[in-house]
Amino acid sequence: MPRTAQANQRLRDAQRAKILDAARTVFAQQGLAATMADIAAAAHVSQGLAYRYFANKQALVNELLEQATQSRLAILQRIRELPGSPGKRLQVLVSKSLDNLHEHREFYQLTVQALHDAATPDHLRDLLRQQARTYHDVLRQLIIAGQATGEVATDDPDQLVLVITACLNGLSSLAMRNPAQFHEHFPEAGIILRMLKP
Amino acid sequence: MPRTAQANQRLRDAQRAKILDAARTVFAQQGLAATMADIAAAAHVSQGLAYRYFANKQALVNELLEQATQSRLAILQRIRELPGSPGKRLQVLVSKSLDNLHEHREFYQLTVQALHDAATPDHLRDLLRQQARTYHDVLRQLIIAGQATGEVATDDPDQLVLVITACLNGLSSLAMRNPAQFHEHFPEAGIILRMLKP
Amino acid sequence: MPRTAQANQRLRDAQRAKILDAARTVFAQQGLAATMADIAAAAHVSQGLAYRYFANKQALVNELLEQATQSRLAILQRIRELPGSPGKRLQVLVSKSLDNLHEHREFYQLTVQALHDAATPDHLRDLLRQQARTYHDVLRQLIIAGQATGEVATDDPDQLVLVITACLNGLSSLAMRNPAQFHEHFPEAGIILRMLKP
Amino acid sequence: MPRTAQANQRLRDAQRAKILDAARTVFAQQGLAATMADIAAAAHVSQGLAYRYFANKQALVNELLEQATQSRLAILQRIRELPGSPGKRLQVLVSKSLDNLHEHREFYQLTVQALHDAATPDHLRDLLRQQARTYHDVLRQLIIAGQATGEVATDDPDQLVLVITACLNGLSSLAMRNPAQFHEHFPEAGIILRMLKP
DNA sequence: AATGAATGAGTCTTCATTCAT
DNA sequence: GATGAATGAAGACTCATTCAT
Repeated sequence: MPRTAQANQRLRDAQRAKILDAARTVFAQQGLAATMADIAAAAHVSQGLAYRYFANKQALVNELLEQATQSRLAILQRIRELPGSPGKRLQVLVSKSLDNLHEHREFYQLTVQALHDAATPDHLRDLLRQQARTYHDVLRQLIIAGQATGEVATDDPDQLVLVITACLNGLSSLAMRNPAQFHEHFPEAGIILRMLKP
Repeated sequence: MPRTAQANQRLRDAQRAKILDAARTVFAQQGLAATMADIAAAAHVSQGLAYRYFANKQALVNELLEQATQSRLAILQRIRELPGSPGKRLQVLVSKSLDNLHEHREFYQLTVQALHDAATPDHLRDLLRQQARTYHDVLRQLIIAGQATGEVATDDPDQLVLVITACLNGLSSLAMRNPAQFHEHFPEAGIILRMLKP
Repeated sequence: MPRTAQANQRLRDAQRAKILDAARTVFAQQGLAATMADIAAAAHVSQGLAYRYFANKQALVNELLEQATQSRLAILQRIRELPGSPGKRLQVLVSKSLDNLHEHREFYQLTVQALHDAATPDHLRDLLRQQARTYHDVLRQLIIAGQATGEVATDDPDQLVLVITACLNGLSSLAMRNPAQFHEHFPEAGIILRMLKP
Repeated sequence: MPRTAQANQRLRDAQRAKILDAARTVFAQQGLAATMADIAAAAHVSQGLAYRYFANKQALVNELLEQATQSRLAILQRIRELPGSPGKRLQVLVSKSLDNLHEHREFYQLTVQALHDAATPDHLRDLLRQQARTYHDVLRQLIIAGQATGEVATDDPDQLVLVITACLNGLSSLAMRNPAQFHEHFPEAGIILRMLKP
């Protein structure tokens, strides 16, 4: 007697998630050059099985990247709708970004690697870039608005955007490279926000 | 009539440098997964020749990494000997770091990649880490000293170090990922230094 | 209440036939490289089930090949017992062969492929060859007899056998490669028999 | 001191030919399922080297197929320009086809297999089909012309074309399957041409 | 009896590295 | 000193076959 369709589906979902989780961790630790054998081993699964769930290595990466983009959409959505002065909203944006970064370090790491990897398909590269651009635009507009209200320093807004972005990116790199330091000394949003202070 | 030993040596040095330059550029652009064929082609040299000058791919990478560490030692050296208040010296450190980053972006990029790459031998990883630690220590001491003189904010000094480091690292990543943005909006040291402002 | 043994047997026979039919079609269309997954899908059956009925892929192929040889035995049997002059019997042989070919094209196709496939076990290859040889011998004897009665041309009988055989084989290949042409212009036996005309 | 460019080119040409020859033989014997390892071994060459000369297995197959089509163009070219009555020209066509078949059996075999193989790229399949069609058309026109002059039997010309084609195809299959029989009893063109006799 | 998830051996392909010239 | 042909050890991927349910 075969398993019920429902039981099968549950099993499949679990396995799929198990493989994705393993892949996320392994890729974050070893880079995108990690082998399917590594991932399968980390998921306690045969290499062949990984291919039952994902057509190929790139598909696995893509899936992770899409999860990553999803995890970031929320912040942007929320910040757009947030009330308050530009300065206040910048506080929330940076603060939430830090939280998100902390929670999804592996996704950030993966994203950085994918952007550097020649094998990343163009549509995903574009998607990632576009998302970065959306973040960039929101940040830039808030900064300009904040400058108008006097809440933000009157430097070149593009430089300010660049520095904030770099800071967050750099933190995500550090998160992987030196998790202990990252955990123990995870910075207050306030420090970063001082860069914007007039 | 054979070449003089001197001429030979000059030739060898030139070839070696040519290969290293090509490798630096190619690795920075394509990541450490770039092939020896890519590098040899970029150096306008046969693949075999690269192996006359470097025992293997890793040796080539190592050489580049060592060049990279050399290019950073100077800053540390100078800052240690620099007169002036901690605040003033922090200014110089960050400012010089930015300049260095700008000038040697490929080295920074390489370093980041090497730290992420599982193939990087432990001794090099340690070397890189140790250098980072030296930088980290100098920065930390200046910050603590600056807090004593009231020139630096009284946050957790480790957090301050972390954020400054992240910021510089993030900038080097951006330099590769988006050279145009990096060039056009290369930030003033002053903006970053504001994070340390009391 | 369990099914009766009889009902069970009927079910088993039906399943077995269903799988064999699917396999015959799929192999004929895609060649012996067709996968067990393809066959199971074509039979609307799980992959596992196919293995309940056939020990492995080769067993499935073998079964089909044996069916194929069976379908040809009848002709040979009949022709041996047929009365009439050699020329008359040759007519019947070629005519029946064409009919058989038309009706069992998939079997013929399979046979051709199996003979080309390195995986075909020797005993089956021998079986197929032996059957071909039986056909060959009957044909050859009839041709020689026909030459004696003046009903068949006085060429080298082996050449005549070869050409007739080639013609029938070629038709079976065409049947798969170009079914439309095969159907619309299926040749009269008379045309082929002209090769034997004195 | 490196080899001269000329010597290198000669070496490359020789190796390429060696691999192609090995591939032709191995594919003809084992079918297109033969492995690159088999081919490399037959060419007394490492597997990696085969990939220096051919991008992948399919490229190797394609090259052989193109050689095969080239080897057939000559016949068609010649027959078009041939003087004489349709009957006479048919004689030459069939006779030359037999010679060609004899000389290039492996190519014919390969062609047949490629047409059956799902991996054959469409453009090549079309090329092969088109060439078959060209042959088909020439043959058909000559047959119709021959019927007009009374040199060819008044059967359905499409059936005649089909049978001649089948006969030649069948011979090429036999050539692989049973080279001894094929060699010893290679048929006279006259026997086949009798199918066209009025 | 039946399912389909799971496995692992085998194949294609790439690339660091060696070697003959 | 220099070349580029050649090798072989991985790594991605497929598929016949087994197994838990």
